[in-house]
Amino acid sequence: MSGDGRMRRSEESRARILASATKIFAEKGPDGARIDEIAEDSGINKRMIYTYFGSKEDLYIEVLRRNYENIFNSCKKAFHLEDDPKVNIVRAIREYFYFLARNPLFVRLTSWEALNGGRSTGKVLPKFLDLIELEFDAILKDAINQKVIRPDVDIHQLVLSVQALCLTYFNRLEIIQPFWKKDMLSEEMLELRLNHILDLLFHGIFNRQEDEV
Amino acid sequence: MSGDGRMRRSEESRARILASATKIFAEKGPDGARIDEIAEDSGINKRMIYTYFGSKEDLYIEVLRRNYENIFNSCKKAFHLEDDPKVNIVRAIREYFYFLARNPLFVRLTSWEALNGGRSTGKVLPKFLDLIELEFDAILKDAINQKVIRPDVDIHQLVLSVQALCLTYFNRLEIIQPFWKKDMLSEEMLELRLNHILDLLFHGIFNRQEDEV
Amino acid sequence: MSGDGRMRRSEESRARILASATKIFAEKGPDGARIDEIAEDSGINKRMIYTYFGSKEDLYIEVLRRNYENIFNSCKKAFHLEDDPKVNIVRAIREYFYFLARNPLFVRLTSWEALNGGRSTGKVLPKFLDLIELEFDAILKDAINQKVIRPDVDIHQLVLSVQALCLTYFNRLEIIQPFWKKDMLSEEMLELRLNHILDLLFHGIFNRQEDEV
Amino acid sequence: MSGDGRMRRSEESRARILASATKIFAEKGPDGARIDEIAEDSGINKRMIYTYFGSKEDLYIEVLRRNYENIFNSCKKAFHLEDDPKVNIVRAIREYFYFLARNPLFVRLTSWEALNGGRSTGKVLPKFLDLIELEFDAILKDAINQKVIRPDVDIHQLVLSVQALCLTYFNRLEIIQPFWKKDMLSEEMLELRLNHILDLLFHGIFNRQEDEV
DNA sequence: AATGAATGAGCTTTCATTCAT
DNA sequence: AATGAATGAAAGCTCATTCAT
Repeated sequence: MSGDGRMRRSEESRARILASATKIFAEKGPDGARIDEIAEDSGINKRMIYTYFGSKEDLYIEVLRRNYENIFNSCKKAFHLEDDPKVNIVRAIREYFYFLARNPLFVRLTSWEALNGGRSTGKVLPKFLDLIELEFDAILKDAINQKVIRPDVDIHQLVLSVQALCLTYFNRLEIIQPFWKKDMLSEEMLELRLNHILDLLFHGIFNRQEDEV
Repeated sequence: MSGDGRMRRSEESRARILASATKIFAEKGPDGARIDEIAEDSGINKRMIYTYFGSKEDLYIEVLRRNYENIFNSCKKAFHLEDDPKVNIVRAIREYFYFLARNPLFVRLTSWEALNGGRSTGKVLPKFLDLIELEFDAILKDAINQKVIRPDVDIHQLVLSVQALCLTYFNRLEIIQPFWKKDMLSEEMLELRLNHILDLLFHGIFNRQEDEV
Repeated sequence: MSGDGRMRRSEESRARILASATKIFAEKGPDGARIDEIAEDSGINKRMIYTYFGSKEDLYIEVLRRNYENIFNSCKKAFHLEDDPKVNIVRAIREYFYFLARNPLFVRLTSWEALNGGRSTGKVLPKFLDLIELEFDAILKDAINQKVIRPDVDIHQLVLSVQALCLTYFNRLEIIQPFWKKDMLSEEMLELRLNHILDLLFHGIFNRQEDEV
Repeated sequence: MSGDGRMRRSEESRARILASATKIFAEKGPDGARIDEIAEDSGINKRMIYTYFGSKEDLYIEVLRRNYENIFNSCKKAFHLEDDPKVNIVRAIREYFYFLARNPLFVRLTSWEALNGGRSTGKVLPKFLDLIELEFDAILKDAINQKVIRPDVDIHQLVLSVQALCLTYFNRLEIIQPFWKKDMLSEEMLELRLNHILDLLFHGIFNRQEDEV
């Protein structure tokens, strides 16, 4: 037990650096972030960042890796096929939507990456990239096979649409919030958005009558 | 006419700077962009950028302003109410979608802004901000009034959803493209995406039978 | 003429930087030299060093290149074959010896390079490297052909020996000086050393009698 | 005997550090050498270097001291006056030449010192500095007294010349080697160089006939 | 005696900005 | 109006050195 003292401390330092780095990279992006700020925020000497992670770029990549791993682990538990495709879809989307709600840093990190053309993401984590997409894929395919979803729906497009409907809510949040009355992250509003998404997805917006004409 | 020579030349320089700045700010973002690169790309002396625009920040804001103005002018012509709300909606979305397709730089600029919390956008252009939202608003409200759209649909959410379904296609393009087979910007694929969006929006994804159960 | 003002100033800055860099690199070596010191010594902003020369390494290489060029130009004039090989040899060695005496910075630069295995020299100037050696080569070969020098003398070895006898005097100067009584760089002492070298080279140290036994 | 365990281990650590330090200081010079590299190379914790040697500078000085001591001990055995001054000189030079051949690290260390103006050498080891010079001195003086060497030869110059002829071969080795055909450190080539030196030293390069004219 | 973790000073390099012509 | 030269502040990164166990 005694020998662990140092190692645990080292691990703690790494963790503190990563936590601060995640926060600041998410906030300012890979270019806007400053190593000095990460050092100060984590309370750990700047030099150690280089000892542990090599360079700013490498630190950024490690931050990305960890975050993707987190989703991966979260999703593994969440997505599993059951009998009823409808239930599956609802649960998967709910899971995804609330994961984003709980992980705003992750949302921002992927957005910076999207703007940088997946520059860093691509380097280390091509496998994770479409993880969620793949899960959705499976679930939706199952739904089509069981004829719950119309067969003429393109799955690729649909997965992208689900992502869009969920992600954009959090992406544009800072911009839209001033124009909306209520706190967009409140339990009530989140549930409202999720229901809107599910409703739109399942039934569309047309009036049945109109639709039937 | 001779006096205009200078002015015209000066105007041309401003225009060249703005063109390069738009390109590079869109590409690298406000932090990643370098004044030197803009100067070199525009072929105009770095010093003139400061003469004309004052500072990097101010140049960036001017770039944003011009771009929003462009949309504004584009949209003024495009969005107009007609008798049939359905036709209205389809045309508005099509207009919006293809505007994004034609203006990838604008798409990226707004994305950087979104990540920066609209910090620069907000300063100078609060009026433009929700222009499109307002137009959609009007069109959709009209559709609700004419009972084409179900009355229980929340308009705010719906406008956001339409934006999401259109924007995300272009936002994630660089990341998704490698996984899709065809060129996502080809006429064919664009039309496919647009149809998917309209289909999803109007009818949802459920099978009618299933739906009716 | 008016347009030259700026260029001339720029050229002057480059020259001032190079002069300081030569001095400081010669003094401290490529590792010990500090860019700050070069900037301060030349009175030119540190930033300009990077504008003009790119990096510390590149500046160092440029310093080497210029110095080799200088010898090259000096030597072109000095070394030329005449009828009498003996006169040729004496003049060439005298020229070389006094060139070293006049260019202590060059002597040091080549010494740093020797210790670094010709690291930087090799990169850019393989052609200059053996310039002097080649000149000596020609002169000595001529002397052998004309039977002034014993035919069993190895030219490669001989050239190296001439270099050694001249160079070492300046290389070890700082170390030996305290132990010698007179200023080793005085005209008198230089001439003494040169005569010793020539004497040694031509006649060796043995007494004739002894030699003849 | 048990108490020695620690001390012996401690001595071994010191020795390992010194060995690595000698190697790396010789290779990179006092400025280029890195404490981290010495620690890694010796396999001993960086902290111990400070415990044992105080500072980088002090370690460097200690490295120098040990190396000079080594020569001192080597030379004590090698240089001893015999009856025949000629034999003495040849043996002394041979001894010195092969000592340099066997101790390339020492050659380099003294070269760094030469370039640094003997700054560290001078501090701690003024006594050793001219050890070899003194030995040569004695031997050569003896030769002059016994009229083996011409009386007009300046001993100081001569000692320097012997050093020059031997040292430069090893100093310039890395630079010249590419231009020579054979391995300059092979037994054959070493012997060739040594013979050249002795031959030059004793007889000079002139043809006897020519010489006598 | 030995070691992993930590640090502050200082180095090379970059950037937005201004000067002088 | 236009431009090459110059600059100070700050960024990323490295090094010799010390702390704490």
